[in-house]
Amino acid sequence: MEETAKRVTRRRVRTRARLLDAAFEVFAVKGFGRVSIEEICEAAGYSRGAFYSNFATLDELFFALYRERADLIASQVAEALAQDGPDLDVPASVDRVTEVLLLDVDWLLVKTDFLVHAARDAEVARALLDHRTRLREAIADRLRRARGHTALPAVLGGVDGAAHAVVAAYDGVTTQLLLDKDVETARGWLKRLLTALLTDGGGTPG
Amino acid sequence: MEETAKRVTRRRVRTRARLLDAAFEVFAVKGFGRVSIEEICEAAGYSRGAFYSNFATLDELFFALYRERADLIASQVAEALAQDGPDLDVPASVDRVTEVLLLDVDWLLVKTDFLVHAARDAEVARALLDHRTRLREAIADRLRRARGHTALPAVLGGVDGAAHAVVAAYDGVTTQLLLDKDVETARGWLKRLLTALLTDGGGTPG
DNA sequence: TGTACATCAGTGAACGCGCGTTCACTGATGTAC
DNA sequence: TGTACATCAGTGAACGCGCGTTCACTGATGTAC
Repeated sequence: MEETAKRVTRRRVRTRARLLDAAFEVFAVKGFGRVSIEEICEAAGYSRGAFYSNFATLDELFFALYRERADLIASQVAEALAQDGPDLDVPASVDRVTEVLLLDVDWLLVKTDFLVHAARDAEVARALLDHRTRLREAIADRLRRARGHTALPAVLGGVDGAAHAVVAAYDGVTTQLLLDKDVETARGWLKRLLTALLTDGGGTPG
Repeated sequence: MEETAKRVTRRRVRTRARLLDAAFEVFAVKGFGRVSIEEICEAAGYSRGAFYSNFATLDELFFALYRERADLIASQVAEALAQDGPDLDVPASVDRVTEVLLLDVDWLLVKTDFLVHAARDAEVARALLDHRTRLREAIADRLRRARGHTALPAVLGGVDGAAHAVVAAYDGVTTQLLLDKDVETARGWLKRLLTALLTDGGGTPG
């Protein structure tokens, strides 16, 4: 019975989850580089010993936090992409995906902290690259299923290139959003970029 | 005579410059969040007092460092954009700008640290946004001068939109580059993205 | 279901290090003549 | 150009705080009967 197995760790699971949630909020406000273990414990309502009972280092907690949230976003994107039938409705898909990707500025903040962290640690970078690859492949699959219905710009080199471009547009818009904190404008930009990248010629200027 | 005025601070100027240079290298390797004032002084060959004689806080040094390097890059981009005659040669310009923007991975690392820093401090964010605005306007000016020679995708909403898109593409490619550290591939992607964004339809897939 | 017992998650005090910050000092740099 | 003097940039020792890390402990949780 897994019921029994679960019971053994029930307390730990709760503590761990609370520490992670508190860490997310503290990271979002102050940035990973300026947060102490003590602050997280305080925010979560535990003593520092509780932290060491669940994690070896702050990096380890950060890593766990990233995985958890990244998986959540990945599944939300997959869901948004699955909502069309077999045919791809580009504008509708773009709208839905844009909505999910630019939903939570706190997540973008923490994610960027994690990027900076990963940029100096090859192992961490691999985890982040894996996550990006999963996202990118979900997008490529979606585009592939819609082949013939949409004409992609040839410069991008097919479906994989287009998926790559989508991720790059997301990252680019994220950067601007982190600075001006204007989610609505960011969504507008992302939609325009994705439209420009996923359709072959959006018209001609007047 | 400015000669005299210069002489008064000559020593300071040198010390300041050395501290900034050392800081750049240390930041690039370890990341802003993991660097102590002591490490920078040691790398620069000074005692900690020298730091306090030139900067009030580590943030202040970081800010000064960012300004210095950002201005350098901005002028290099301006130069790259000015090399064409009155007519814009899109592929050639894209090549030159791409070369400059993705020249120095260490700079991209430090710049992203700074982004993360700015994302939590409105005043710092303003400085970064100003710098981005200057870049964007230089690009928009260039595109404007070439009007009629190139057809931009209409979705982007004219020259300003296209300039915005160029910056977003740069940021997006930077993110990927920080993770895989593959400059050549990043350059290739950036060129393709810029081409897709700056030309109205790059052909049709086979 | 109730009781005795074992385990282990989280406590909180204690330790000590790293490092930010200060400051009395010295010797380098520039000025006056 | 040389010398006496003033200033001030950078020194390095000292102080102390914040916080990472440890550990003997307690009381919460789960097991056995």
